[in-house]
Amino acid sequence: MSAIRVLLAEDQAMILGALAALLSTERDIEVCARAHNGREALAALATARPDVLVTDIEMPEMTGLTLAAETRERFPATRTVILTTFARPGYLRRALEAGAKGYLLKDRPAAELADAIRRVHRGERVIDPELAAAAWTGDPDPLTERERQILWRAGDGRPSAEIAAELHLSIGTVRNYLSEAIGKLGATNRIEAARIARQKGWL
Amino acid sequence: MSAIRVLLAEDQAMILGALAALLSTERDIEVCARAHNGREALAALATARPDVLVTDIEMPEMTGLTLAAETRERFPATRTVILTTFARPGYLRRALEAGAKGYLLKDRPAAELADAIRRVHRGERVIDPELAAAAWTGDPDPLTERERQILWRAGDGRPSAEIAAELHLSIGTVRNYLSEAIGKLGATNRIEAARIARQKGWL
DNA sequence: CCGTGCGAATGACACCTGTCACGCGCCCCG
DNA sequence: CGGGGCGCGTGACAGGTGTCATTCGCACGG
Repeated sequence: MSAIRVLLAEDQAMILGALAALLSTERDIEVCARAHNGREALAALATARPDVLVTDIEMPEMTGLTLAAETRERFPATRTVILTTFARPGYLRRALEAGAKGYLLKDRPAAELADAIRRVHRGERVIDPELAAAAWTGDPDPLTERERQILWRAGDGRPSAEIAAELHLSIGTVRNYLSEAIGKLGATNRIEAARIARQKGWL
Repeated sequence: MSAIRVLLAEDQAMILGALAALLSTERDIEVCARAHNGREALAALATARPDVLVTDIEMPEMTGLTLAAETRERFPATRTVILTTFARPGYLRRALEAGAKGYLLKDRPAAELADAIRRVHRGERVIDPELAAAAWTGDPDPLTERERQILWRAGDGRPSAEIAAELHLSIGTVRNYLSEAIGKLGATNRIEAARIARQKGWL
């Protein structure tokens, strides 16, 4: 049986090299090409024709999500695994819509990478379980539009009075909305609330 | 000649594993321990007594900068190399003040890591050249260590009382430091101050 | 047409924040 | 030795924040 041929796309050169070193310790996996951005990856796909593409999301030139879509379109024999820092349900959804077969987080143990590559190569889907749960049961955005507007502004330190002026509301009203949002998000103050909302992708 | 013993500290498990794999391809380098955060790293320093500590900056529990300072203090035989995504002059200067001997960016080629480790182990300093130039011209960090500790915590929404408890200070003192920091940074409240400081690389 | 619900506002209260003036002890430099 | 920083603390005050109960107007559906 021949090795699984992998194309690695990652913009941080040192991480790219390190991931290649990691995969080269696996007998059944061969890193046949590397790319520092989406455009390079697309070129490498054409010449190297890998079995699996492993790509970061946030890259210059072309994001991993766009790259995944292009890959499905033009090189359907290559299966895509997204490897990223970001546990955002929104990214996951867009990755799946773009035809990615795997979505793996960089804070998972190193061994999971090779494992995911093998499983995706076999035709399975590999989604980070916690993230999948979060996306599925995904408490969909509890915030109203007003709350979002206000929390957004409060999140970078603007006082209620300023927000009220900008939105043509009274100060008290702004504080009421903030209080609502803080409650909904289980926070104890506006800053924490903004952090939570941002992290969940609701801001 | 025996191998250079290296402790790797990095919070993203997969990157940690990958870097370890990268270094293990070098004959003269041995990864003798790994840590997922600053606190773990400190413990590992005590037991493994590595020649070189390679650490990320942004980690939970304890940042790489604090870790570098602790290392110089308590394990002076271990030399520190900072390995980070962030090309911020403020980080570089603070790293050097904390006694780090190397400052390397994750978007440099993978080969430079082993090279930097060898050179630092030999007693040389290894600083990313572009960043060194930038650090010379930028305005200097106005924050004291206390202000930084406190502003950092205040920046993600923790109330003064909580910060005071954590740092064994009185609430009033915490507020005094915050007031100082807000003034120095030209902000109007703690959140804005934290934003400014982060953006300048002072947090 | 009468509820119900929703967005917006008010007022009151306790608590948190930002600022300032000032006090204390300590270490270090002249 | 004595003064000056510096880190830390206190107390006080004005203003901001978080919470709640209550109100008003308006749209909507029965």
